[in-house]
Amino acid sequence: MITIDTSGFIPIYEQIKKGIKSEVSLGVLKPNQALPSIRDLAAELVVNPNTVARAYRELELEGFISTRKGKASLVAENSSALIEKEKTRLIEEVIDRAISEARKFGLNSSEIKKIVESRLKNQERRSEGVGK
Amino acid sequence: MITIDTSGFIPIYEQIKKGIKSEVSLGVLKPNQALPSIRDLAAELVVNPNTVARAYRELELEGFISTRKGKASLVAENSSALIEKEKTRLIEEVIDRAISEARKFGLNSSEIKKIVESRLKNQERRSEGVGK
Amino acid sequence: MITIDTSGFIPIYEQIKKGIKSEVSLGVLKPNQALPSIRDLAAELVVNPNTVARAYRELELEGFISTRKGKASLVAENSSALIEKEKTRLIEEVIDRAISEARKFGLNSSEIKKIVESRLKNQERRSEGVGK
Amino acid sequence: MITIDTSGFIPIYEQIKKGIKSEVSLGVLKPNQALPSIRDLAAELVVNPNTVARAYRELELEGFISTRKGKASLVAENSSALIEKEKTRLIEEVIDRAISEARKFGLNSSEIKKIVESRLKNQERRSEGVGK
DNA sequence: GTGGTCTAGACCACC
DNA sequence: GTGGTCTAGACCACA
Repeated sequence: MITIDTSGFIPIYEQIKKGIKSEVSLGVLKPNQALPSIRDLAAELVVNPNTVARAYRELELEGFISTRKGKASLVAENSSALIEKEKTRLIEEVIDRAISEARKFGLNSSEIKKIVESRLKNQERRSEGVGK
Repeated sequence: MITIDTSGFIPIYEQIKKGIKSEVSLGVLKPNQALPSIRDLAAELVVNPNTVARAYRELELEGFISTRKGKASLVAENSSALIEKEKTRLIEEVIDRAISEARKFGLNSSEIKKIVESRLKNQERRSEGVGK
Repeated sequence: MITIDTSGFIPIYEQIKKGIKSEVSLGVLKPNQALPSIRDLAAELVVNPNTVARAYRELELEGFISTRKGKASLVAENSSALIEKEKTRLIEEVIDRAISEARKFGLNSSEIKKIVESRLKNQERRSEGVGK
Repeated sequence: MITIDTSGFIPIYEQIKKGIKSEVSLGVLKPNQALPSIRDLAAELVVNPNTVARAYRELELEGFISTRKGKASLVAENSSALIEKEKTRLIEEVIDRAISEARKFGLNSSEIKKIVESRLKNQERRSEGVGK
């Protein structure tokens, strides 16, 4: 489910954190449900277990999951609520960043809208084609 | 002109590179025009000269500027053409990233479009308010 | 393997780059093989790690090696092909420079050929003598 | 007569020094003959006068030319002898460097000889074509 | 342990 | 004054 981009500057553990949050937000992971073990997820993402461990650790610090030694980590009871609050912020943040980036290159609002629409269509077409 | 975000994950030298490219793209910097000296720009951005030097060095390797010892760095003759090519790539990249981020949280195309439009308006209103 | 000439005008990082390229070209380093770590190579060459880091960074930008944080740098999959292209260019460049240098001092083609041959023999004799 | 390569790492003043030496060696400049003024040569080479001044200064230190304030610099009486000694050394040095460069990339003596011959022919053809 | 970024500060080559 | 190279050493991200 989670996809890792190793080429960029965004740390892998941040990408994992965001991935878990998005899965909770989507209902793929539900409160009190067990998360994949650190080893399993690390194997799946082809990533060092320490990296997954760090993502889990920080998610726990932020209250999204709870971990106990020797037992699987659980999605926190109130994680949905927490994430719902974060969700808007996260999305607006990334969209704001994209917009300001485009503006830096001199695009105005309507031009930005056009590109967004064309990229949205572009991606839809691609994902239909792949059929996944 | 260039603003540095020291909080994030994007290296300062990358932000400087992007800043210069956007200024060339906007026509603030024109081909054969002198760039600010490394020391000056470093002072302006409150950053170490080496960091600016790295940005300039990489911009030269990529062909956007030309530097000679003892002389100011110049925007390359063909930089506009080079950057025009990059511009589209850079903008689409950042917009694609924002879109995929939003999709991860379960938003569909029309929802994304709505948020984009609302953020665009939001920013317009703010910049009008500031009047700058 | 790599020898650094600190006396000349050629930057150390350039000498390191050329050294790595020649080792790939010779097959001492093979695609997907790990390069010596920055710190190790720096210690071996008695050079600052930053200098080696710069060489590695530029080699990566040029596509000869690939690096990931926390992992050793690897010789790129397609490095052999890339370097084969560079090899001819590099050698012709240095030979052209030597020839034009000799011509500046009034030597004609056959005189240059003679000197080249005598230097070639000279070196062979020396390397035989050393027996290494 | 002297050609300057601004792209490489070899300092311009070194190229000028070598150029003067080669002209003395070729007899273009003769002992006791006046050298071009710093300003004139600088203008001709499109180079900063300070750079030419440095070349002249070092040539004087090495005994190849003599300068007196307010008067043109002169080729030293014994410059030919001095340069004849240097000439062999300079040429062998640059040829040795080219050879060792080629060897680094795995070429053997006969391969190097072939490249040298082909480059020699290549240059002859080009200079005939240009007719200069 | 690895590589990546940044700072501070030195020295050089050139204008 | 300019940019270029190098060192020394800190801190971070990742394995």
